[in-house]
Amino acid sequence: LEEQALIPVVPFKNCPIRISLGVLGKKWTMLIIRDIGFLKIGRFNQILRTLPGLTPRVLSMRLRELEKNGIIRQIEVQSSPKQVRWGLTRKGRDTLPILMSLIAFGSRWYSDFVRR
Amino acid sequence: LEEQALIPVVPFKNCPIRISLGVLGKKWTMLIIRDIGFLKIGRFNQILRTLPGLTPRVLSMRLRELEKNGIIRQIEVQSSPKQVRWGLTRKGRDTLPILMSLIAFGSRWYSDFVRR
DNA sequence: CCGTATCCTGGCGGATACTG
DNA sequence: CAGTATCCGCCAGGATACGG
Repeated sequence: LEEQALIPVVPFKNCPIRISLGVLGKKWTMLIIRDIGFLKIGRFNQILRTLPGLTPRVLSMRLRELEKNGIIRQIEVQSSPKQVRWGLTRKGRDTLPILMSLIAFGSRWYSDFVRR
Repeated sequence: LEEQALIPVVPFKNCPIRISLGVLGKKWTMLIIRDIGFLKIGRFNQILRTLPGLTPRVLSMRLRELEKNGIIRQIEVQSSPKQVRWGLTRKGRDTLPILMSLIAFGSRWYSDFVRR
């Protein structure tokens, strides 16, 4: 009996992993969620400062995507001076286990390089 | 007292999330690990078949990267006919919680679109 | 402070053919 | 079957400037 016969080989177009990565898999996205969700860093320029290499253009795009996907929302808005703070939604909080497992893996196998 | 004063703002160059994503964050990588680790689909053309859109070139590149990073290894090799099977290493098995959390998130929030 | 508008380029990855 | 070799298009994302 063939081993692979035990596993129905279907194209997993709608695999939950693939779908999750469609939202979360883009460059910078997870790190932005880390800032907003973990570190409670929710201001635009603050996020920019904690993520060297990230440009305002890309941050703006990611925030819009995450907002549209219901993962973050503006929890504090005021004008003059314009002030915004981003926070996680209920759905956004459900991404934290993903970050946790990434931290666990990285800390375990790359402890030499991990500063925090 | 400023809120952000409570959080030391440092550039997280060596954040474990960033490091983990450096290895696992590339396109197709997580799905390849899903095949090898979860579904026990460890043959080259089999992986190709389960992941529509993935080309042999990219699969080859990803396998080399994962092998170099100690996440997968060849667990079965023979020639004539050439036969290879890929499997997870100890380190590779430690990535499964990441996949689990991606599945949990996707299944919960995109149940309509998730077929399996 | 919080973004958007413009411009531009490098390299990721898709297509295809080929080999042991 | 399990890959490698070549070629190439394209767009994600970086640089920079600007505006409310």
